[in-house]
Amino acid sequence: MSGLRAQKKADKNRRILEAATTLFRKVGYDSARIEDIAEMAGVSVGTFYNYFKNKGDMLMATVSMEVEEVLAAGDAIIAREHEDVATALSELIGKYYDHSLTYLSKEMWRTAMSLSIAQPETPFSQRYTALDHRLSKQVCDLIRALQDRGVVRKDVDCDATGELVFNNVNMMFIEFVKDEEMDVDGLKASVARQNAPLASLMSVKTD
Amino acid sequence: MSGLRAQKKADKNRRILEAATTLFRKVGYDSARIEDIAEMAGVSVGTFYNYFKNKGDMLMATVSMEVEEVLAAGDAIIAREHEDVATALSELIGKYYDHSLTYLSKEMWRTAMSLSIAQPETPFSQRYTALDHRLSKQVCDLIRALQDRGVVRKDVDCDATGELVFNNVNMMFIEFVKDEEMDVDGLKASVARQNAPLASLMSVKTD
DNA sequence: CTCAAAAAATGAACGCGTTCAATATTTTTT
DNA sequence: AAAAAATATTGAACGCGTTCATTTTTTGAG
Repeated sequence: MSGLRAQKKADKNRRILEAATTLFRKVGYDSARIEDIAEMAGVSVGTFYNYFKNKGDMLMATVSMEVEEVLAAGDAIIAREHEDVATALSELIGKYYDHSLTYLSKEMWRTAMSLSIAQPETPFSQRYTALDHRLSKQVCDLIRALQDRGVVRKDVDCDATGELVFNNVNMMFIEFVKDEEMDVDGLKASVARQNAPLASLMSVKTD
Repeated sequence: MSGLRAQKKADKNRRILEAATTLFRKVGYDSARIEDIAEMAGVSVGTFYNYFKNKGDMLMATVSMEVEEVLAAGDAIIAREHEDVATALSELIGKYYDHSLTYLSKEMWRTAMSLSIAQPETPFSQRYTALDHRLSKQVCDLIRALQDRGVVRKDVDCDATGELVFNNVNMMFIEFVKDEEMDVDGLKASVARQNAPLASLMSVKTD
């Protein structure tokens, strides 16, 4: 039977991932030692490294799930009609932020971001960066949709503006995860304030 | 003589810092081992840790010098008159970017940013964040100066806009240091493009 | 100058992520 | 079913940042 090996493999993969996410949530990323993860999964340390390139790779699975879900939710928001630019942006960005702590703690986000900056050549970083770009593109898409519907002025460069807005969203999210005190509502309020002038200026005036 | 101890201390501090920056530049931050730095400075590993809290602390001295200099240069730019918003922003931001690789390599920037995100409670991160905020404030100051001179519309929230612009500048800088291929000119061009719509919209029209 | 207290220097030892040569298991071949 | 080949598992060992008990140096009082 040639399926035995494959089945064991899939089973171990699942067990390791389960053990890792459990431990990450329980004791935090840094304090979760590979040795502990391996033991909880019932394998040796060496085997862990046969299944995952390194400790950081374990995070990517979670980050990826998180972002994929929020991208889907974002598409649904773009499809709807919107009163004005500020509201539309707040809705999309609010969805990003509201969803952000579903699977990942602030500490896990910090680790993921930190890794993606420190080692840009790794698959981890490249996957992370790719997800970021898809989010950025989604903000551009929203602005273009608003323009098509006559909410945003025709002379506005949607991609340039979308990137500007998204990079601010992203940078503010970094500040958010760096500060354990800050809550999502405070974050959303700050970003809304930062977006307000641009949102107002880029709107088609209706008076 | 009570100056002997103080003098030796200052001397060692300088020697360690010198050795560290030399090695960081020669072999990169990660490959520069504490043992090597200590040896080059003529002290033991333990002594290194009497002078610096950890390896990351060594970077902060350099980052700090870098940002202090660029802040001073930025003030000089704000003091000057400017044709239009886009040019003024490009000049200030261009100065930031041009100066950025004077003391630090991309790898050193990555490490510094990575550390500041990963361990926000540390003095390192807090100093880094404080420098970031001063830069952000400087962009706000520029926009306010332009507004006072009648270049920017009176109804624009300078702080909100300045933060938006700076966070984009910062995020783009992260992309820049993550990508060894990207050069400063490409970075400046991208940011100029992103700023263009906002710069145009917030300008007092002169037709 | 002597000596006890304070300050500084030291390097062996520790923790943890990661690697790798040796061993064990599964699959394929004969 | 035995042998050979392919694949997977293992845990001891390594590298490097960091710590800390011990030793050395400096200081100033007597």
